[in-house]
Amino acid sequence: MALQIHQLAYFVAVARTRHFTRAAELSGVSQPSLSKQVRVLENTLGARLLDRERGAVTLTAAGEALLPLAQRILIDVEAAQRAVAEVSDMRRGLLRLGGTPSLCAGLLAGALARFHAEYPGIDLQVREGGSRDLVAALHRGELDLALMIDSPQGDDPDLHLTPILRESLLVASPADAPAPTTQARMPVADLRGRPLVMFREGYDLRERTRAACLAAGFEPTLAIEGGEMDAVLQFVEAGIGLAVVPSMVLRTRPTLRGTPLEHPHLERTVALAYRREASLPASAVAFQTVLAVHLTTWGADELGDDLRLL
Amino acid sequence: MALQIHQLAYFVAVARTRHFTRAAELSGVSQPSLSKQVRVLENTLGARLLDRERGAVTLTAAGEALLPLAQRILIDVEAAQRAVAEVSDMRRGLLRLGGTPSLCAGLLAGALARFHAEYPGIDLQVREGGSRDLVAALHRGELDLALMIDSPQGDDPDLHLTPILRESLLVASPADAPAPTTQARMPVADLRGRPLVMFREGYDLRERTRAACLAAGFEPTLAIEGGEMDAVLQFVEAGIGLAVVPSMVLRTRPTLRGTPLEHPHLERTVALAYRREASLPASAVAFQTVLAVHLTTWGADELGDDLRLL
DNA sequence: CCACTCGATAGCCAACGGCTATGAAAGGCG
DNA sequence: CGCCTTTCATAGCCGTTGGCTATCGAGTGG
Repeated sequence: MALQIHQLAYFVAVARTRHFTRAAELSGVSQPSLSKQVRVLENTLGARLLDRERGAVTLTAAGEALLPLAQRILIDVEAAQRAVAEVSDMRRGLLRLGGTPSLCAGLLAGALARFHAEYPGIDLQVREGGSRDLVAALHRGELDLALMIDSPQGDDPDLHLTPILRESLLVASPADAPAPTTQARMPVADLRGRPLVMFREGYDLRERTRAACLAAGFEPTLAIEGGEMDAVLQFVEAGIGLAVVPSMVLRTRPTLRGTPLEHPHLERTVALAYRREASLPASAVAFQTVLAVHLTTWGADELGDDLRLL
Repeated sequence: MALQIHQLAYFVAVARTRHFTRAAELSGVSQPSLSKQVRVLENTLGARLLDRERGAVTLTAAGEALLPLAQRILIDVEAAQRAVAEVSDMRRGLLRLGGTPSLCAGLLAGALARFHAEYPGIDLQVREGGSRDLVAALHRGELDLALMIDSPQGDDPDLHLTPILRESLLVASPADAPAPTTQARMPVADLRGRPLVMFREGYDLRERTRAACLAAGFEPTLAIEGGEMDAVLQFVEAGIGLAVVPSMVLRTRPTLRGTPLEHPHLERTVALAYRREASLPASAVAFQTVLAVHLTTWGADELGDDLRLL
């Protein structure tokens, strides 16, 4: 027969109380049950563990050898139950999120702050990267959840994408300079010949902007290229050129003006992605809820045509 | 329901193989049994541990949390069984022996050497002390076994004494000097006025010698007192005086002569003692056997009237 | 000497772990 | 396109076992 945890527990109870009857009530079973199980344990191990002298229960050498290990096992069993419980109800855990640079700065920051406030025991890991990087990381199981741009052609069967919001791409220009066009919306064709501040390789925005210009029949004119989001906006503010950026990054920048494009109107859809096969950790599920709440309050003050929740 | 060791084992097997069927044959049970037990474990812990995707079994966050603890528990369970087995068959263990100084030097040394050769894994602790000390130590459970002098009046009901051998007390004198008496045996009365080298307080021999002299009607004359066995024998060898010593200590001392006493003939009985209530460790039982063997070979060359096995 | 304490024993029952047989769903392949 | 294979889940059965109550037996103390 195999050794059982409750047998170890009974043995430890007897070792502590030096008393079968008290050990039994301590363990919440009847004295004969406990006695029998201790006997079974002794038979299993092939050694007497206790000396049952009338009124003087003592450990044998074998019992002395077993006691510390038995105690450690019982402690570990309890620790195992506690560990699983903590992970389940999110007193502990790990949430690994990915996001494109623009989304990390704009959306994730606030959502993560909320999440951390609500679930302080969950470790947070954020990975910033292009959508292609994020997809690969999701596949390798390195991320639980990723905020990315939902490109129409990218329908990966292994990934589940939930559209979160749709936003316009705007032309950014300094707020203290004249608008780049006299109309409310700027035709893409009017970008011809205008110096543009362009993102580095890897940004979806770079490809979107270039593709739009090419579709309008011209190659964009670049003032500077290779910057990250923050640098690009600084350059625009300095008057070096215009930039095509998602509306959300202009939310907190009063020094920049955003002018919607038209012919065609450029948009992007932000989506939450996760691997279909792996079950989402509870923390990832909770994050989606937190994110949804965050979105409603976040977008509330500027929910024009340029940013629509889905 | 309570968590069970075999459930942890099944879970670990699945975690390692990422495969229920293979985990089942690895564990030596049928696949349905293993599946059921893993489910039961999940219910017990209140959390899913595994994602069962067709051909891709993976751990959930809770499973990841449980795995290292489960492995540790299984390792400890095995260690516990091994530890008890090792103690039982004396690959490991502890033997705490006590002995009077004369017995430690004369008898124990050889017996312990034999014992250690036969059971190298057993740790040995020796405590040297007077019989009263040894009895107290046995009572407190600090000793498993003690070699002591069996005094006729000391019949402690808690202790079991097995007489081992009986030996005469001899008068020791330098071998290169004339014998202390012209006869083969020396009457106790003849010790009157002869300078004696006397043991320190605590030796039974001190009391025995003094009592014998008083019984013969005189107070012994002390040349030196307070010595341990070895010092006493050195003093005798230097011609400072005579000493009454057990025959066994003269076995390995060709420079000393031993003369039996008479009127009365003084003897002492060496006994092996252990606490009656506590079961003897296997090592203590084995030691008795080793000691018995040792005695037959040890006393073989000098088994005269002065040393008789019992 | 009787009452009490305390562990062992006996006998019973419900629960449970294991088994075989079978189902169900997802690929793989002719 | 449908069949076969793989793989885990389900169903139903059975022997074992852990737990219970009742009782014994031995040692203790008033």
